[in-house]
Amino acid sequence: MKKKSSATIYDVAHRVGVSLATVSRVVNGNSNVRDSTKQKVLEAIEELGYHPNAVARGLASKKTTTIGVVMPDVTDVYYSELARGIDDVANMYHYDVLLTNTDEDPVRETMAVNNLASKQVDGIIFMGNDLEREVLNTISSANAPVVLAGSVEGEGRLASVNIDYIEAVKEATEAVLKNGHKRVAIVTGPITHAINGLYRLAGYKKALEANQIEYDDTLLFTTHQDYNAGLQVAQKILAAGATAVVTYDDEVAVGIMNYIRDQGKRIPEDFEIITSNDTKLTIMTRPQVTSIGQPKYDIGAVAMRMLTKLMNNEVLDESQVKLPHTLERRGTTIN
Amino acid sequence: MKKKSSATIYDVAHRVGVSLATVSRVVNGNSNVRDSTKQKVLEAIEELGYHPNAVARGLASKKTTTIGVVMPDVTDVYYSELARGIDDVANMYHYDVLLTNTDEDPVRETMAVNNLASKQVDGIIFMGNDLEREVLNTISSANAPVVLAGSVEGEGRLASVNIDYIEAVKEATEAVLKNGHKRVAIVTGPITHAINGLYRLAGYKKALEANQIEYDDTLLFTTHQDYNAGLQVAQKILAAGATAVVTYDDEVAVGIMNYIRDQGKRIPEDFEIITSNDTKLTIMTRPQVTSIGQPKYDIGAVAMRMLTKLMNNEVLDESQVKLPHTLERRGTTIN
DNA sequence: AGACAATTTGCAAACGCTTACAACGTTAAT
DNA sequence: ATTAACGTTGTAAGCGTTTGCAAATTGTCT
Repeated sequence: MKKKSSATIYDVAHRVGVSLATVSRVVNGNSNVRDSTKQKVLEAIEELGYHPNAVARGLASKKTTTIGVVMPDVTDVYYSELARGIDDVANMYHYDVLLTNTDEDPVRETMAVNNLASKQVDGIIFMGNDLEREVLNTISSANAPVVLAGSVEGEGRLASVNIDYIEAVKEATEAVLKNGHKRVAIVTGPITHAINGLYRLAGYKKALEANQIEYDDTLLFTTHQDYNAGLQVAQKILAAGATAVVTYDDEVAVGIMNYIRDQGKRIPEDFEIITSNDTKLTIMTRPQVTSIGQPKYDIGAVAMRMLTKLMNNEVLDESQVKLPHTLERRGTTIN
Repeated sequence: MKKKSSATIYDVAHRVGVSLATVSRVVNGNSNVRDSTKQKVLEAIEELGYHPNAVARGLASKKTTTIGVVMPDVTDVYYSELARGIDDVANMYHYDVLLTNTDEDPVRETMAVNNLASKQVDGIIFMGNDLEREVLNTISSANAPVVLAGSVEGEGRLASVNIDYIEAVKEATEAVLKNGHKRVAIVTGPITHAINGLYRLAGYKKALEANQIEYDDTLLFTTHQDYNAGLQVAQKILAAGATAVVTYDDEVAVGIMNYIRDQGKRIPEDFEIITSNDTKLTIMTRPQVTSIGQPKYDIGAVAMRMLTKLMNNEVLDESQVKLPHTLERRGTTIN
């Protein structure tokens, strides 16, 4: 069984004694083909083991049935769940997914988008906190519809799917404020980043304001997004005299929790924690971590569904979608 | 700024006053172009914002610089780390990655491979425990080189990258046997699955044998791959009188651990646990979970590197690669 | 039976690029 | 000067499809 280059549409046509056009029509489910010839073509396809060449098809039709997904890191549970939602819906509509990791590096994001454009993807889903000017330009110059998932962009020119981060963080903060804490720390990502920075802080401040507590920037902490960062920042949080914390990342939350318990404090009695991403991790620790509940899979799924409409030139009922969030009360808060 | 369909190679050629061939040559870094004309072409490309159309290129050259990755689930940390290794190396060699989730369903695996073949990918990396006959046939009929990552196939006809699972489980089992346990339970995936079933059990039996302990199948448990499954199986494990367990999945291990601690038993004093995938999770729990250490990222990276060679028609020094594993002793075992 | 409409089919031009091969212009050696 | 040899550029034939349009076939209605 040598590397026999596979049968082409021509082989099929020749075998049946019809033209390329006819074969193409049956392959594409076009109705204008007599049933009897359709059968013959189908048989020949079967016998020859013919599989349409998607590349040639793409050239001729200018559609690749492929979309591009640009994301920070597949390894990050938060994003991989979005990705799964995207992939499932994409498959449902017979699209394939070209995946790129960027580690939120604007340079790589720009390259990724350009690359996807040159691969002629029919659409792009973009994930990542921040959306730099240059990336944005590249995106809009790419000749394909784009939907942001779990990402925002100030001017609202791009379709997007998110939750109401500000409101969610506000609620989370208030949940803990209600328990009488006066010094609640907030842990965010780089403060310039829209979602993990600005929005978090805004929500936090709103909660303080609603409860007549003055904002104190010694309670604001910025970290990387991993467990060790949590371990490290925990110390500072304690030093700042906080008795509760609202954090943006689950791993960080767990790091904080473990550190604090190691200091002999009890959670939630002595210290309360609320995190934001509600990944599996939050239910696997003891105590389980209270978290804002995000419909992660759905964010991806809805974004992809919107993209299919865009690729189909349909208009969106709503282009800036905000999905509902919840508060999953678990063991790191007193309810 | 309308949807101006982008410049083609023809536009560039026309602008400079050279032929398509020449432009193509400079785009592809072909040396046989006089420096002066090369400069002019480059300028025109810049001015026109020309980006080669990868689809057309693919048709003409029969290379798409795209590989396919077939995996069970992006959401699974174990696989997503392999995927990251693959992606990084792929980028390094300028390949894009077409990603497909299969949930280990043979039907979807077969479809995925066929689909990738029709998209003319230059190569495929396949992940998944079991490799059914039909999937295997599809794979070998696909006209592209294939490398298995974290997957085995009996006859060794396909290149693959793994660790020595049997040996790893044997060592893990012995690590616990050394502490005097007489009844060590083993938790696997579906027993017919090569890696998570057969190999695990084989390693376990080898360890028993080496320690003159008779195999007792009431100590063998099969579960799904998630936290709740761990919670549930833990009860049975205790009922079977086991005092230690070797498990194949980290979430399951954590489930078992939490259940057992809730029963008032101390870990590791009263009960020891060793798991196999060494995901981040294992260090985020208290106690941290002892695990076989697997170079997950590297498995993916090496697989991808091998694939580049295959796609380049180079021969592999070694086609069945086994990467070294370790034993990460942590808090769920007495060391 | 004839005319016309409707249904099926085929033709051939794209799609945007790569790549043998041929053609050209230069240079260098004789 | 002549010619071989080389470096540079152009020509044109694909690559495997889709698709608008024309042609052919079939069916329908007088």
